Amino acid sequence: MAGNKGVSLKDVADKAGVSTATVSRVINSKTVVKGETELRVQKIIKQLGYRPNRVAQRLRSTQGASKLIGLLIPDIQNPFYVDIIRGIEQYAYAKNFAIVIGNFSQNEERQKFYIEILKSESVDAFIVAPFPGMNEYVKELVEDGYAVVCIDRGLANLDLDVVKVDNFQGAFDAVEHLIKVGHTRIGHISGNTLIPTTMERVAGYEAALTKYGIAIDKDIILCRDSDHKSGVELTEQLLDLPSPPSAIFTSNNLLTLGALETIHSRGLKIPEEVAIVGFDDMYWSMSLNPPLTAVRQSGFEIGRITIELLYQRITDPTRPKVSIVLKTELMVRNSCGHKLKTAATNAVVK
Amino acid sequence: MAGNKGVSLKDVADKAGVSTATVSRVINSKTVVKGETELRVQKIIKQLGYRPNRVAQRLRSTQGASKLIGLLIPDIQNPFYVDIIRGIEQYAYAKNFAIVIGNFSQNEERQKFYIEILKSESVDAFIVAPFPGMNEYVKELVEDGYAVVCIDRGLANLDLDVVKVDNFQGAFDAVEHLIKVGHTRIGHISGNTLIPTTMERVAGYEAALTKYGIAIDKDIILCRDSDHKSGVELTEQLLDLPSPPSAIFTSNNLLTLGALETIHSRGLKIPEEVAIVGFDDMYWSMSLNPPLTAVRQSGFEIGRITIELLYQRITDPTRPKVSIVLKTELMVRNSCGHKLKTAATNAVVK
DNA sequence: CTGAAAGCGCTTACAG
DNA sequence: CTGAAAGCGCTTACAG
Repeated sequence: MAGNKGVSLKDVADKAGVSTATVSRVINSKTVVKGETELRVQKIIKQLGYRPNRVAQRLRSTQGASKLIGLLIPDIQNPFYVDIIRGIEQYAYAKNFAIVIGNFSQNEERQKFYIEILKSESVDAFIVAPFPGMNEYVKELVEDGYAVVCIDRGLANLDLDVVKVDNFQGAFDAVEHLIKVGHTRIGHISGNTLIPTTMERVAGYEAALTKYGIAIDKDIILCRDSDHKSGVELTEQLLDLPSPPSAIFTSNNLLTLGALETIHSRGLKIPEEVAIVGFDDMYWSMSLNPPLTAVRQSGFEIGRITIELLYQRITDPTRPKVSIVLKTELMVRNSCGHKLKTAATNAVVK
Repeated sequence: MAGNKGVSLKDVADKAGVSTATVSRVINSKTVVKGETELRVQKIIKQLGYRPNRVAQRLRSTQGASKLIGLLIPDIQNPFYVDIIRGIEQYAYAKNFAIVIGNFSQNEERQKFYIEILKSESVDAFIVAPFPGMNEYVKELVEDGYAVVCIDRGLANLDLDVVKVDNFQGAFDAVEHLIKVGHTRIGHISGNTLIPTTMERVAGYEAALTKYGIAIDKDIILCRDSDHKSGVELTEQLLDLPSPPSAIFTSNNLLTLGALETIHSRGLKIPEEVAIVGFDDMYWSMSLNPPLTAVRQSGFEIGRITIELLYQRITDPTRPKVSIVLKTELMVRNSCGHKLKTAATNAVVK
């Protein structure tokens, strides 16, 4: 069982007294090999601890048989993407895919850089949460014959497999909850407005306000980047307003954590002085101060489905593109208050 | 600038009117090429948007020139490891290394599985946070000629490059802080006792107690796994004791988050009813309830140094092995209380 | 300084 | 059902 560095197809072939072609055939079992021969070869493979060299396999077959998937992740510090990675990983290896991750830190240049890197690594599929401006790059990927699945968001004018979440509804639910609990002046902090996810959540936010007859005030809708720093700073802006909101809906977990930091550093009480509900649940949400009410989306499930779609795409490149939209779930905890709970709720409803 | 799938060394050579050997030489610039020729080739490379196929490069040269690093991470859900990955990634690409990550979820079998996978991907270096029982595997890696650097912990009886943190001192500081603030009955929750990191932290904990004349009570030192679930359950055990501790020192961030969950779900006040200090700081620690006092170790810095060591190891395989030990920093926030603050502290000191 | 040629470890038509 | 041979895209002695 020593290191198998050096055990090659040829070693197995020699020892089994067959050609390398035959050994290759029993391994890939696409062609029929005589039972007797197959058993003998299989035995030798075990005995020698032989493992195919995937690099050589990849160099040889450009037919998607290499089973290497490039994964373009916007931000590995975001636990939501970590969940996606975990889901992808788990199901990928079950299908004998290997994964190589490129974490581009929400930087468009770096995303392009990684695409080049991964190409030169001869991946034959890409999983990508595309950034604005990636349209032509992703398009090219598809034209070049790569299997592509988008996660978290698609790309305008491009027909692609995408697996995402119902951002509109998730945002709507969050804001509706805030309203039912008595808030009417609700601020919103979100990410890059060129990312569809951002705009869907903004739309859900606005729809909820509209449904309850609350006017939309653009001054308390602040969009920038989906990171901790923006969460801190945009919350400061919101709270510095002459007429600050009594509640904030944050559009992702990093923004939420940043918002909490600002609120706490100002010594404001949640939810009494300012309420908060965030998109993205975290497994430690209940240990935050206070336990956070949040919109849960399952990254793990997104990962699972992504691999399924990719597998289908590779085996049947003609399958029509699909868009899978998962439901979200509002996890109600204590960061929004409950001023008007049940009965009183009606007072607010128009 | 269309997809360069298909542009090969030979294409460049043909267009430049030279041999592929020459093109290869200007790319790798190990041998001298005539200035004039070099410029012409370089121009064509740009023009064609040529990028070497790393798979072919890797297949060809078994000399560590392939620059692919396998990264074995115990748990990608742990933000500490995410920081390490970020550090590694950032510096690796600067040195033109590519990284492939295997997340083994603290599972020994899966770690072995990934080693095999990564071997068959022809990585020429490994970065590994070894699990107990990995001794012979890692030893084999070194014998097989892979460059290896251990992170977070080394391996008994193996002389390896390792970059870690002063776990003993970090734990000592945390517990000493608890003592100075008035606690004398301090519980400890930690991970797998076969992992050196665990034992170093336990030792630091015990040394602090001993220094202040507090007897060590094995009943309140609970070790299992370094995950959220263990944090929840071991904290329950601790609190169910006839004489529960007034403070808990948790040995890593997942345990801390689990402990907080238990404490909160029982409605206990921190730090009044039970104080807590954790190993591993998180960027949202101040937004926890209450803001968490924690031992900070810089994963990012560990990552940076790891790449540096790996680079040295590859360029000079004979360099003596080193062990880099980084300092930790106690971030004092509000989870330990301040009963006896400054002056009173002396009352406790023996 | 540069080219012809071998070979890294596989897979896959092409014969038989 | 199986083998001989070509070739994936590179790098590197070996000559010149």
